[in-house]
Order: sequence, then C-alpha cells, then structure tokens
Amino acid sequence: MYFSLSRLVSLDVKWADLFDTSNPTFFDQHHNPYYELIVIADGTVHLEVSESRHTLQTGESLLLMPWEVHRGWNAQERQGQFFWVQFSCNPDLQEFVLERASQLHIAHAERTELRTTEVHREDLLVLPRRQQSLQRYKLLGLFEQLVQTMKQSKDYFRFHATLLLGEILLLMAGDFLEQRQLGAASPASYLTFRALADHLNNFYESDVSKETLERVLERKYEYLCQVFKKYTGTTIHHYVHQLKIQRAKHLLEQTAKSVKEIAEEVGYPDPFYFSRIFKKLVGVAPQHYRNSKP
DNA sequence: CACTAAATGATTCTCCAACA
DNA sequence: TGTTGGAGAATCATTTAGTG
Repeated sequence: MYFSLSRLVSLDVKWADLFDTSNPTFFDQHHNPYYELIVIADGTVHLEVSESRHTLQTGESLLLMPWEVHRGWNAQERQGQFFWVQFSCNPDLQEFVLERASQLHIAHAERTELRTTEVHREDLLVLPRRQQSLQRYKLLGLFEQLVQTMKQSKDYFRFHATLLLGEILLLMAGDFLEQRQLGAASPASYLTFRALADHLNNFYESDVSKETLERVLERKYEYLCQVFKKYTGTTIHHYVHQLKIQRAKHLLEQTAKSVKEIAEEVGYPDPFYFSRIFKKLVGVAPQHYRNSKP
C-alpha cells in the first residue's frame, strides 16, 4: 500500500517521542486523530495494526492513518524501541495506486515547474506504508533530532519540527524511489530542457527567436519545442508571454511608468500588441489592472 | 533514446485606423 | 495616453518519417 503527499502540503507535528516496548501499555490499544509514523530504533517490534500483524526490524518504518488502532503483540519475544511522530497534514495523504513503475518516474521528472506564478502541477511524494530504509542511521538521526526539538520547546521549535518531519518524509520517499532503481540519472533531454528554460528566464525580454535558440542551444528548434512541451506541458512562447506579463504586472503596480514604457521594458516593442496580450492573459487591460490595485 | 528534415497547420506579430 | 480590431506577413508549433 502506498500514499502520496502533495508538495504543497502543510505539515504540523503534534507530538514525537521514543517508545520503549518494556512499557506495559505497549499491549494496550492505541489510536489517535493524526497520522503516525513509526520507525524502529532498536531491536524487533511486533505491532498489530487493524487485524494485520507486523514484525518490524531496526530501521523499518510504518505509516498509520488517523484513528488506526494499533497495539503490541507477541509478548513472549523480547522487543525493542521505536520512534514515533504524530502529525497532521493538509491536504491529506492520498492512497496511491502504483500500477506501473513508470508512474514513479513521471512523478519524479516528467513535468517541471517554471518561473511563472502559477502552479502547473503538484509533485507527489510517494510513501510506502511499510519500508526498510536504505539510510537507517540518517533516518534515526533525524528522528532523534525531532524528538529533542519537541522536548526543548524553545525558539522556533515547532517550525523546526515541521522541517525535520519534511526531511524525514523526503528521505523515506527518496529511499523508496531508489529501491525501485529509478530516478538515478537524468535523461539528456532534461539537461537540454534545463538549458533552454535558463535561457528563456534570462533573455525573455530581449531575444528568444527561433534562430537564437537554435544557435545558443545547438539543437533544432523542432526538437526544442518537443522537449519543452514534454517537461512543461506548455509552449516556449506561451511561457515567454507569461514571464513578460508577470514582470509587467509588477511594474504596473510598483512604478508610475507609462504602459508604453513598460511594454518596451518587458520586451514588447509594440504597445498595441502588449495591450492585447496582457488582456488575453490577465483578463483586464494594463491600465485597468493598475487602477484596480490600491 | 537523441536528434534532424520536411511539410503543414496554427499563432503571433506588425502596422494601421478608429475610438475612449 | 491607452484600448480594440482587422489584414496580411512572419514565425512558431506539431507531426511524421527517418537516422545512428
């Protein structure tokens, strides 16, 4: 079973601690209103979670859903210690159906965020319900820090705890990716795409013609379009317009420059054309946009 | 998989005029 | 000063077929 976590999530650590299974309450029923992540710190832990019984070794992790009932079992065997953290998460974790291994690849590299203000897609972290970490000491180290942080309750400890939890989740998701032997090498086309996007980001107001792009990147334009579309879902010039308009909006709000000057500055020699594009992308004409802002 | 050539359809861009 | 619209030319985007 797998879960996906949105990149745009807000996390909140509720509590974290180290639990020793010699504590007699280990065999009582436990449940809580939050997500709970358990990582075995030492020894073996026998844990029963809603009817299914797990035997977890050091470094293994188990992700519990809110209100999921869990308790220890197998009282005969000696058991160890585990870290746990309870957290809330918005949006919630989604159950993730992993049909093909390639889905992970898509989550990892297929679409990329550009430098515009709009969010084109959410990258999802994929977290397995149960997993043995490849970097168990790093994981346990992070947990140790998390528990310390929550105990000290000073400075920005809640903020720090959130970052630590994020790092823990990222580490686990990264491990999972690696275990799938995916996400290792970036394809060459991705590097081409990066170079292209960098060029657009830097020169969008001056020179992004077909010829220049071919010359700078030493690839045929047809290919560049193909690659750009593949990673972003949009076209080169649509992206350039977005960059220009984004800057124009800023200039309209923050300066007293005329529309004509702004058009010139962001890369539209023809102010008539600038107006038209602005209207198309923003919904209102430049001057109206400026007037509507306080 | 990375890339090119060629063909074709799509859109963007320029320039002009009319109007608020 | 700024917005909107049209017409035609210039560019751009996409597809298909093909190479190593």
